[in-house]
Amino acid sequence: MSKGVTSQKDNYATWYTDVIIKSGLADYGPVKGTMVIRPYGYELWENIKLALDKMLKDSGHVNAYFPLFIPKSFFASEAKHVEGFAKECAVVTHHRLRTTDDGQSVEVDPESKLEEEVIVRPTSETIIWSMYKKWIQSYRDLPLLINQWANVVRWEMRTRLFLRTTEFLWQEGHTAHETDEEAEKETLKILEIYRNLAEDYLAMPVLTGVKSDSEKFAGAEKTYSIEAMMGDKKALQAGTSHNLGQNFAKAFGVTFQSRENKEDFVYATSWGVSTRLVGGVVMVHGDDKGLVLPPKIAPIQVIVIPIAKNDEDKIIIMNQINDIITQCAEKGIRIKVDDSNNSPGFKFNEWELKGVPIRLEIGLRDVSNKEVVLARRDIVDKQSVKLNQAVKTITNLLDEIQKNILHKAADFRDKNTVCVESYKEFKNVISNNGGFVRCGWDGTVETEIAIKNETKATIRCIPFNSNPKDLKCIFSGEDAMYEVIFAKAY
RNA sequence: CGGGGCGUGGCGCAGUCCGGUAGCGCACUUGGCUGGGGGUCAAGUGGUCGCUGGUUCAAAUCCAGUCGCCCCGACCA
Repeated sequence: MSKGVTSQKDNYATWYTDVIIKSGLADYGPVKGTMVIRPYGYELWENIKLALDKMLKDSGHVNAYFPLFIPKSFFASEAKHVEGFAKECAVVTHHRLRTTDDGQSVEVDPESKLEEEVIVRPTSETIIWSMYKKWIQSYRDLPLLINQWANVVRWEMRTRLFLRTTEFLWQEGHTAHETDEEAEKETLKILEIYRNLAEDYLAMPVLTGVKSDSEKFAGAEKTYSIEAMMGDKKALQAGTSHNLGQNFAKAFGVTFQSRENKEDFVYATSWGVSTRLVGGVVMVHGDDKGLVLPPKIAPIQVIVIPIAKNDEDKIIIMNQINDIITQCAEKGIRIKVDDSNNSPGFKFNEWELKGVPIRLEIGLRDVSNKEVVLARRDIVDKQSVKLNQAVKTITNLLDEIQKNILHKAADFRDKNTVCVESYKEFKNVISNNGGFVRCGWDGTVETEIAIKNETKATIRCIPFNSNPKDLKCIFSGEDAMYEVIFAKAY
């Protein structure tokens, strides 16, 4: 266990916070619920962002930026959508401060009260659709495929680093289409991109499926999500893709002239993933030593630790290793030397805490053997390799680690996913082992709520590969309408 | 908003019950010896004890108020 990090077994929530703070991913901001994403955490986010941005652009989407502030009046436009966010909106009411009479502090200048209050976006559907109304007239203007990288604010009661902060970073895509089919296709295409991002880059296996009505996005016809299992067996909704139907078009009066020369409301989608993904990476792969970062997104993939008794040794060692560092850098491997004055043992622990996939140790012993030592973070393993094999081995190892942690996470999830046939069994699994429970559901909200109230478990999704045939509802005993995944969730 | 905990050098804490010189560990600075799993010795730097008011000769400590944070719940990505 790493010094100062609570073990997962003792308290998972505290472990999570400890790891994030001590590894330097993030820190608490001065305003309750806010978070400073520190350089190490931000680079991790940037790497995720870079991968996703490319996939979105490759599939025909373009980036744009819409304002942070939304007129309050926009929120009256779409009742259902507003209902979902009204309780957690930050509202700007004034635009000026003044010095207090005693000259000691500042206060809001009542003279500066705004005519119309302004909402800090909790999501951008309303402002984007107000603009789409201006931009869309004909089917020739469609599809409109815009993505935005932005910050949003949701004034949550309880927050947790990365998983739920008052302000967070995300991307939100907002698309407009001619037909329902096209919108549905887009919604699913994005879900598939999210699945790729999670599995291929974050090494985070996910279930894909559709949300139950009560869990779907405010104002959506259908919400699809990717759901991952964390190290404590709870579920994390890691990304959502919504088919909004014509709801927003109707709310904002966005019509277009169709190919048949008829006026119709456009069909919409919206979708997003956020810095929450970073929290997911921490919880899916992390252990008591700290982070375990997937090589593809790790800010540092190889950390070099020279073990030298004095400055002369250090020079000899660096001469030996410089070539490898250059070759790695040329191949795009993110490699860094820790030549600080800390002891080797300290560095080992430090970089394990930070989750660097490969550690390269080199001392005089290795220099004379023309070797380096490679240690991997995902398993306990150290090997000596010849200098001329080092770059190749590192390349292979990075690949292997990426695969291994994905498999490990998938195994863990599968081991903790069970099918149950009685409610007694259901409750037993949820309260004792935890994890995902696969079972029949009669499709009623009443059942969903009753189960949630009694067990805290919610329907994570109706998986694409599910089949309700011959299943009974776990709660009511009626014929099942869906086969679903239940779990306690973040 | 309910329950719990906590505010004392950068971080973690002791001291508060029973008022009397503000302390410990880590970190930090300088130098020496070290270096293959969180090294070591020496010398240093750093604090209006969350804030406001009260009691007192005297308040980190007692009293009243207030602000803030963390954890657990309800709500949520």
